[in-house]
Amino acid sequence: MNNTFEALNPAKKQRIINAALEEFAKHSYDKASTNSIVKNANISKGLLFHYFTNKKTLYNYLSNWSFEIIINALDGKIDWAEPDLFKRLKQVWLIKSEILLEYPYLAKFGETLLADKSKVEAIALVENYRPNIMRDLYQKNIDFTKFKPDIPIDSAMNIIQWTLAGIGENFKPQLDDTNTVLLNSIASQVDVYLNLLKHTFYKEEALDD
Amino acid sequence: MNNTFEALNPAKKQRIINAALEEFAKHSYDKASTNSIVKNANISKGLLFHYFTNKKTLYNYLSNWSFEIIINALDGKIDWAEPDLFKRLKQVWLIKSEILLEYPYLAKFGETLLADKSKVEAIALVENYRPNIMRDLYQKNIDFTKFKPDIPIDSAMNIIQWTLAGIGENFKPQLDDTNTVLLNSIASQVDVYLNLLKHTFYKEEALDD
Amino acid sequence: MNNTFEALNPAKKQRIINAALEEFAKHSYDKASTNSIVKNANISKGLLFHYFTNKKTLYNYLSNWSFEIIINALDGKIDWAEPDLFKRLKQVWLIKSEILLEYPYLAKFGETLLADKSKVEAIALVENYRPNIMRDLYQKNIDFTKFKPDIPIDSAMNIIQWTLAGIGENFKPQLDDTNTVLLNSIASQVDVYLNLLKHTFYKEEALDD
Amino acid sequence: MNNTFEALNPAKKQRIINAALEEFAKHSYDKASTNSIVKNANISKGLLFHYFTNKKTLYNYLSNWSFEIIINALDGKIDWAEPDLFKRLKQVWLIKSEILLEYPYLAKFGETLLADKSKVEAIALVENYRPNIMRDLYQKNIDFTKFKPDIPIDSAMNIIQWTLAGIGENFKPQLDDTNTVLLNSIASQVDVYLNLLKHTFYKEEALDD
DNA sequence: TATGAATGAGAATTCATTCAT
DNA sequence: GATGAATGAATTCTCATTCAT
Repeated sequence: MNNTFEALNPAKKQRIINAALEEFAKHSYDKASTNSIVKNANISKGLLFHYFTNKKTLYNYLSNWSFEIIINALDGKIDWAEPDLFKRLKQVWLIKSEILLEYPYLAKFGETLLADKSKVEAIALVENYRPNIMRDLYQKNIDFTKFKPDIPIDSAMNIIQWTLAGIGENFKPQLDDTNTVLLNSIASQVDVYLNLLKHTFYKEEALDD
Repeated sequence: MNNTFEALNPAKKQRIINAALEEFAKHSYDKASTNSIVKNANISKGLLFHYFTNKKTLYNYLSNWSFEIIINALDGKIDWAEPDLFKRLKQVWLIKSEILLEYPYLAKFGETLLADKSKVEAIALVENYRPNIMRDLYQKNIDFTKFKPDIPIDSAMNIIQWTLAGIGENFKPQLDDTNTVLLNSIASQVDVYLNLLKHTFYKEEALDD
Repeated sequence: MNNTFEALNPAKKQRIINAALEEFAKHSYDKASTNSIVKNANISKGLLFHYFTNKKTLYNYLSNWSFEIIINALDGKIDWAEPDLFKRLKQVWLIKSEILLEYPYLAKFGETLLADKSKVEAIALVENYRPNIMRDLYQKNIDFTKFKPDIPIDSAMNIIQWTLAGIGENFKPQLDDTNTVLLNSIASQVDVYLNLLKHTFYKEEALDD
Repeated sequence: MNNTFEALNPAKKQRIINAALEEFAKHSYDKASTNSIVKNANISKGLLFHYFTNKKTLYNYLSNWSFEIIINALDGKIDWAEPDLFKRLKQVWLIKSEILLEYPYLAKFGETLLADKSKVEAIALVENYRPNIMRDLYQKNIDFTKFKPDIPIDSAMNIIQWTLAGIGENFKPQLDDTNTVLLNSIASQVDVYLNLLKHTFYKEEALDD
């Protein structure tokens, strides 16, 4: 890949990224058309391949770019001093929602990263990021003494994560019309479930609401 | 789609289904080749399109067929008299495991149903099945009085489902070597989580172990 | 390669071979366009690749086909009883000329076999043919006792071959308008040189003209 | 073509020539990449096309340059006083060998001049040079009275040339490892054939060895 | 029923050449 | 003189689908 792409006029760079993100979000990797991308980005065919050697390189670039966006947003906005797991989780969820509103295709694109079989490399790349950021997000400065002593923390954490993922999965079909109304209704669901889980996993005296 | 396919000589019918199932399991919808299917099924190109108007129709047919297989297996083997939710859940899980061992490509095919974007129709179709069978599986004759009175049953049920789904997701990368050893280790995980959830959701006196 | 090509309607088969032969004769392998071939053969793009998996396979097929044509012509028309080397050589030359008149692009195509760098495999294939037929052409039943005893036969044979090749090379620029007039003038040149070589290499008493 | 190229800083000029020569030697004209040339010459894309209007012009320039190199070497080193044709021929061969050792890509490039079809112009250009230098090389001050009176000099000369060309052709496959060992074995072959031809073409009394 | 030859739009990628700076 | 981003026509090859037999 030609790294002069980074030095490109930001508007044009953004146009190319958006066009590619949208195409990969709307179609599977194999069906995504570089022709459509250049048409929507309003650049020539040759230029796309001048910057990105081939389709996979472009795809991998987008993967990295997406994770940078997400990680930077989280890193900058998380209140790392907050020791309550459920408050932390809510924060993470809110930040993700904001990103989703700004880059609607990012969410869909992110899903393809995990869904499509021809992208083992990209996924591997993703896996390298996840542990670092994820571990911090749900562990750094978290006060785990709030949990009932007989609850295995690891299992409980998994259940919480799977539950949040499940809520997202439930709303996926409506994701096309990403808007604040939808996000609000998801948010209330998130509150309901986090609250339920908190009550089942936390000690009596750790419940402050 | 030409419904004469159903009237076909069963051996040939099975040959076609197996060939198609394997191809769609091994490749994404777009990459799956009708050429490979006809070659493996040992039929002519024209015949495939005589039975199934086009690729999508064939794919949808396989979706239906897969669900029939699963539903029939569940219907026939479930002990509908068992009132304990967690025992019922374990039963369901065990039956699914058996099917998985019998039709290895079925599981992989099922995943593509949800993973691939060009199959919105197929997914919609799946969604139509789920409520009926799912509601029965986890509700018919189940004794919900075992739950603590302050636990909202619906939310708890979702958490349980998402947790089981999460365990499956965790083991997906190893799914290639589907075998009894792997299934046993998944089974013990399932036991751990079901037990944890039972203890958090059930009343004290409903815990019999 | 799909061997149904051989079973094809001969007129169509010939149309495809001629179109491909002409394209490869007129341009180097890399520049030869499969697009042009299908246009001239009046077939669809897909069909060419239905018969020949890819460009190289088509090229290799043409190589084989060309050698079959030449070898069959030689095999059928050579008078293997003729013991005089120079008469045999003249025979070979005449037969080649006939083929050249029938398939003008064959000669040019043959040259590309040796000229183009990207065709190592094709050349290797050619090399496998040459020894057998060539050895026979210039050795089978030939009376080498006619040579002066102090002349090393191997070297003399090489000189003769290189001389015939040289004559051909000299006339190559005019090869475009392959016609009997040109062939006649080449023929007289061939006579001149073969005669000269005969007089220098043969014993006095073996010269019968 | 922009003749300011000649006025260029010699080191840079040489860098460009070497890069182009190597590229054209390693790949057929069509496959030779102007990108590779500018990269190896360490100049910009635009500059190459500033000096040489297009790829063909560059190629033609290299053709001329190559012949200048060869002709200058011959002109400067030939002993024009030597009247024996075969000694002269051996001299020419030795000089060419020296050049070959100095510019390994020159030999390969020279071959492409004759091999590739898209270069008719270049070849024509070559043909214009050959008569002048060739006639001198093999005729200037040569004592043709040494030939047997019944031998047609022109034909004999052609046979000698074609024989030398044939020897070269024979060794071409090994040309990659151009080294003195290989050159020595070619040299002995050249001696064998020149000696044989001398004995067949020269009068008895002209043989001095 | 059954065949498989035939289609042709569309895919990703290449590369000599141009031109504003 | 010198740059290298930008072009776009041309390349080989794929594959679901059709249709005459």
